[in-house]
Amino acid sequence: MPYLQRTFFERSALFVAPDLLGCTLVRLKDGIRLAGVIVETEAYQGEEDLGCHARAGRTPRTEIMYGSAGHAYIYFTYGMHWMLNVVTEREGYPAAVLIRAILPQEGLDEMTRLRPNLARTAHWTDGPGKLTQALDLNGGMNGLDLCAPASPLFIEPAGQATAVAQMVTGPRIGLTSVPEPWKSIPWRFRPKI
DNA sequence: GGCCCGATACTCT
DNA sequence: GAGTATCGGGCCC
Repeated sequence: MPYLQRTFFERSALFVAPDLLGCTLVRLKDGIRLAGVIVETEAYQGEEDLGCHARAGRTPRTEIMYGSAGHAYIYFTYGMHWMLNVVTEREGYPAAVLIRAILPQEGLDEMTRLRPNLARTAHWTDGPGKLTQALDLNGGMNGLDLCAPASPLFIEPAGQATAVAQMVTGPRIGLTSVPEPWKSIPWRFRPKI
């Protein structure tokens, strides 16, 4: 099965984020497939979105978000965690979707090695900082093109799209000092259990 | 199961 | 220099 092409990502983050639910995030590491189904995303878009890093305008860090869709925006936060986002929208407009959680499917042995302190599979990748650890992603992969042939990181389409009725939305996590309406705007997406 | 708290370093002011 | 799109351990139910 092919992977998601650039046109998929060249849309509003508000469409891409829910559409990514059920898709499979794949990381090729030394020929091994580390993969999981995406089960939580958040949309960040525009300089007017005060929860988005681009609120400060173009800086060396946010430059990637202004670039072409389908590229990885991987940044460092809290002194120890890497976060994986996928750039969306047209070039010049800063927007991205944060991938917050996946369900591990393939490469479980390798993930065991990358997450040595956790015994239970479900908790290996149920947070944005956790899944980058489990997939061995870090700043070295910032700017990677997920739509390029033979990319070590890409996303496979969902067998079946998640219907709106089977989806839960809510405020984005961790925006403690962000003013309203951005703090509470329901741009976080999960499948209903 | 949940709450509290410290770790830790990068980005922009 | 302040703030941060978090995690995991310790503790208490």
